[in-house]
Amino acid sequence: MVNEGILVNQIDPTSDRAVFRQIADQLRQAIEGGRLRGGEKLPSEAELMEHYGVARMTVRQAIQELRNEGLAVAEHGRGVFVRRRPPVKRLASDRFARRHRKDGKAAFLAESEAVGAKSDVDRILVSEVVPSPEIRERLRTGPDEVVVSRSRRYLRDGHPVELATSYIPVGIAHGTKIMESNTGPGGIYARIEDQGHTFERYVEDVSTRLPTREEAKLLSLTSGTPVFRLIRTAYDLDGMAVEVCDTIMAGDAFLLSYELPAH
Amino acid sequence: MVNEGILVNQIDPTSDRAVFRQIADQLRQAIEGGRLRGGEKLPSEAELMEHYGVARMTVRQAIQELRNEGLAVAEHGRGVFVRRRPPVKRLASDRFARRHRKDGKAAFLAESEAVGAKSDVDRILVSEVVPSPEIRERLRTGPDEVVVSRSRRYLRDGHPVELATSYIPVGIAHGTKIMESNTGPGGIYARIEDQGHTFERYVEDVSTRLPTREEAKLLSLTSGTPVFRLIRTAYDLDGMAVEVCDTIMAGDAFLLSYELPAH
DNA sequence: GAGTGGTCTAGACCACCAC
DNA sequence: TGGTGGTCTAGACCACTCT
Repeated sequence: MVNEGILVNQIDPTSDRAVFRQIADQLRQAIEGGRLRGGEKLPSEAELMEHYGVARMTVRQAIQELRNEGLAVAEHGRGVFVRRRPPVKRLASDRFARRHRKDGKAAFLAESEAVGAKSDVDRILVSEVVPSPEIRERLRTGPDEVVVSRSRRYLRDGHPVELATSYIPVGIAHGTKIMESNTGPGGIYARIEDQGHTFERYVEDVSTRLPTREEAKLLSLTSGTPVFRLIRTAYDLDGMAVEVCDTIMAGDAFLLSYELPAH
Repeated sequence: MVNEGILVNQIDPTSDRAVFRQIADQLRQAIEGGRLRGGEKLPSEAELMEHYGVARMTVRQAIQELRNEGLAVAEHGRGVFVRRRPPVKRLASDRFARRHRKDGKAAFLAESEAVGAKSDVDRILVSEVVPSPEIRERLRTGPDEVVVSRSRRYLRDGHPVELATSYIPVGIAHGTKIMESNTGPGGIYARIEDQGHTFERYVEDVSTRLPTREEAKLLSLTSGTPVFRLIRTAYDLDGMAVEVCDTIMAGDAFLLSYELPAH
């Protein structure tokens, strides 16, 4: 037997509001009011049918609504639970500052360690591709020009949180460790600087959307978690775009922080 | 009769993949492959039942999946349509630069005009409140300290795209037009500068999530559209936080662009 | 009025989980 | 083994849109 005390009211069948929405409303109030906390189990479908005197499909619609809103997560054979909010990680706008490369760490690893999280990289894939128009316009490459593509997945404490693909002109990447899985101390940014390109500025374009099915799978996202798409373009002192990085980040795992001068 | 030619394959009932997912897969492929374009009508439920030989609830589940993914939008009595992607607006990181205030325009209005969109503000509400901890830690106010709150909704070409609430210490706002609906030329930022506070820098904290029901309603968001939450803190030359602005932006209507020096 | 999606019922069988 | 959610059927009545 479970906590049905959270359901105080009955349904008003004469209301304009659909029965399944009224049930969803009550459950939502229980969650938002703190009577049901993250990780706690909602009443089972059978209990809700009994309590409200409705058919199973009706209570399932109510639960589906909460799942769509990202408030609840179903686990087959166990029950439906109030979603836990994972701790978000704050990414400061100086995360690519050169000093963070001094001790030989790539940006993601350095940031993660700063907050005491263990980080890993997997699914590293290096190839040569003709990039999409979105990337091409930023790299300023020709319509059929091939560039080096490095994709990888980042994990924090064992959980995947970010997919990233870097695009680097072949003239910079060829003959360097950028073409290898292990790029050496400081990551690809250090290798680009080795080639005589000093970074001057970065431009980050941030958008948000729901993940594709593939992204959801690779990031283990539960339904209702949006992603950030962040496209970063790195420019050197000559104003040349030396790298474009296309990133998909789990929306519930990051907070992006930017500092802007008022000039 | 409608375009059923998009549905080439039949269902494999022996597959591990649920029938409704297989139907969703085919519709999704038609959309992503461009055979069904934005605004076009999907086959009706009756047609899908007939075509696949399944019950109505099964085709409804398939359509529900596409709606959850944000690919399709249902219109009662008309049909289900491939979602149109609204044009996104790029917000440059210099959007609060002082020169944009010189001609008397507030930031949002100036940006919108730059891309030829007509903009409006409504639902302006000025009050005094004790802010939430999130706001308080940024404004550095005491636990019971009251601040001035200004909330409003921004519209672009008649469509709501952004909800914003500014919090300003009473010492700055009292006795100024910040307390009135119409804050005068240049908006509240110009009024804060009138009070002798020169802006030095801003910090923007960006997160993403699905909207609450209230936000979805005020922004006319269809299911499957996430929002940006952007909390901007404005600091003056003395390092004092003079305003915190808590913003909810329709995720399909904005692209945030930030420029970071490599220092 | 014909066609559309929205809501709801009352069943069925299955797969997964914990005990 | 019993309880859970996942899938599916075959109906019903309703509200909305278009003509």
